[in-house]
Amino acid sequence: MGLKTVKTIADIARLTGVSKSTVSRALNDSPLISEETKERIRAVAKEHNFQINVSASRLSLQQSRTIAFAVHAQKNCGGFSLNDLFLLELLGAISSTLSTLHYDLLVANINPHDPAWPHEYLDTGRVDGFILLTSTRKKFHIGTLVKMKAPFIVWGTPLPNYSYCSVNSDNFNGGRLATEHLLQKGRRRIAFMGGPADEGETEQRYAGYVAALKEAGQEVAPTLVRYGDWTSDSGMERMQQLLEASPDLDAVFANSDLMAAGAMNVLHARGRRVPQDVAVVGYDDLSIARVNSPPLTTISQNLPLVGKLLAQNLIQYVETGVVTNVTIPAHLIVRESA
Amino acid sequence: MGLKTVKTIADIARLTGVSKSTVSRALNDSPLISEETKERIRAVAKEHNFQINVSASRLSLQQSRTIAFAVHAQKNCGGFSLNDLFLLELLGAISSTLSTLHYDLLVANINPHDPAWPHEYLDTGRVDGFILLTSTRKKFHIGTLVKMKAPFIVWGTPLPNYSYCSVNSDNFNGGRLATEHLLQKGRRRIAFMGGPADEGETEQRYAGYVAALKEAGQEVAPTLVRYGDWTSDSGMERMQQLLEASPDLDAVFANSDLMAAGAMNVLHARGRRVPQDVAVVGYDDLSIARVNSPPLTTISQNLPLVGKLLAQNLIQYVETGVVTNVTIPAHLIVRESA
DNA sequence: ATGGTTTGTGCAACCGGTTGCAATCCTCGA
DNA sequence: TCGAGGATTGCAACCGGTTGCACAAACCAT
Repeated sequence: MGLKTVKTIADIARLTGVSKSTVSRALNDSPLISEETKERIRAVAKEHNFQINVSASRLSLQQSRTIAFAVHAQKNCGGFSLNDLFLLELLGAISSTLSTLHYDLLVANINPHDPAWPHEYLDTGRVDGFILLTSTRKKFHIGTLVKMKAPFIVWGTPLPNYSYCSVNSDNFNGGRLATEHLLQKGRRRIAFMGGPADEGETEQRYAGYVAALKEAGQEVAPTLVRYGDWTSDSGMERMQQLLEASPDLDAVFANSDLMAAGAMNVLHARGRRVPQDVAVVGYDDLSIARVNSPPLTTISQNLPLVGKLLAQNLIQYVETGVVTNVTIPAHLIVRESA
Repeated sequence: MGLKTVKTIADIARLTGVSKSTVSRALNDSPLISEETKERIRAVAKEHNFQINVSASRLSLQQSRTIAFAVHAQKNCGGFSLNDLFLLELLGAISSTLSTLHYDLLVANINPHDPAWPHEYLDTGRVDGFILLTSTRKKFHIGTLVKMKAPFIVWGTPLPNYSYCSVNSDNFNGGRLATEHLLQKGRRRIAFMGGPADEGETEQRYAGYVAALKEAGQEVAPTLVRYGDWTSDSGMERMQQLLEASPDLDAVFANSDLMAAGAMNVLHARGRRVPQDVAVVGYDDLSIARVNSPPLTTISQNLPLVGKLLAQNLIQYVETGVVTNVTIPAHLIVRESA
């Protein structure tokens, strides 16, 4: 006990009276080695609680068994991207899935304006692939990654004309579910508070919103539609604009929980009760949704599943080259805000 | 352009007409090499945008230049620890500080009940040290880490009788600032909603609460004190208990923003207005604090600074063995809830 | 001209696993 | 009794940097 003198497979080999190769094979459960020799070697290894040196192993194997989660710092002192909570919840699922698959998770702090960032991770052998959700300059990054044949997977609607792995949620249905729920609650002046207008997610949710309205025989009113950038600040601004443009609105479908929270803040400040006067539906089902006042009705994207798929499918691609594009269902979570 | 054929320092050596050693030294800016040779080698390296193989380098150097951020999955499907948001905000700062120092950040998903987890990261040469904020079984982990002489730093009040690096916030002052603010607002029935009663943070904040009340000539009422576990759920439960025990309370000092959010929820549900009827002060200044309704008055711990110090001081310890214990100031952020 | 420094570079071993190929031992059938 | 073929294991090269030490060239003073 104490300082270990047994550190390498050569030590184990000496103790067991076999060669390095045999130890290496035994620990990797190679069929070449007899069961009884394996047992003996494993026993000695356990006894000295031997841990393999991953640097050496990675060098030999020419792979890192490490995945990078790409994030980019924001202007405001070392923070994360605007996704914040969203990102964290995903990170948890990704992390545990990867560890199940014996991969490590690296947090890669990238500079979104430097197209060469993947080199620093890939060419150095640090990681075997990337997971990204970066909404900032998404197309740009995807383009460069495809060009340099880097293995990666992205959260979000896949871009046309590119082939790469992705995990996407059923945004059209999400938009429809939210809108249908509001209609069913008797709302007739339902505002759409979208994410950035040019992002696929926003477009699809808007399409779902429109479809639900049409089905209910309603018109789409331009004064009830505004686009923001997912943040609570933009939620506040858009809510003010919506109230000015349409003082009679009785519901809001916000494209993110953060925007919904901002919107509710403004509504409270203006003396509108939620949900009595204005019903609010969010999107994402972040952990804060339950904590809002009132608790937020929202569209759940099953983040644990998303994280798991991101990890699994990326690794599948790294190891076999299979490109997957999956779409996961959206669910309505009814709480008190609508 | 395209497939790189220049991958190793041996390739660079060949192209430059020197030996591997010279290339290695040149790229590491060794004083042994003449300035002009360095220039030539660097030029060739840039031209072929050569990237060093970190596995090989780490194997040779016997160090990983990687730090593990220890987190543990929760019962609920792949989630993170209860700190959630808190953790994320810290992570951003840690990540960018580490990358400045040329260290990588690994997310280590640990099993809080397995005392051997550090071996898997340390003895394998995966990482050079750990950062932990784990409140779950903190003493246990710290004990085992100290015992195995693992390099680590922890967020929180250092345990007595152990020597290790830590970054702590001025909880006493935080507790006092919060309480003084409420007193100054004319509140006289101020409840204390603490974290777990046996944690240093909670004790110190409580001491600050008591000190402020004493200075104001007030008594400490046991019916106004309850302890939870930092989560919003516990915030809701404790709030209910407090309202039952002391229906006349006019303020709550919650030890976390999450608890404060839960408390506000209950207050709204019971028809108490915040801040008119009951003022609420939180703790942490998470990004959600601004988004709450009403925006939460809280104690800020300057998380970016905390993250930076955690990273810097751990590396300093790893490289030089210097043990630091720093305390950072607490600030009151006044918003609308109190 | 000669011996002692610097200064700059190369050789080769080493970090700790992995793996193609050769070598050894057994078993079994003819 | 002898060789073919299968089961095990060892040898040695290799992955790609790093570094102690030897060595050669240039510089200096005597």
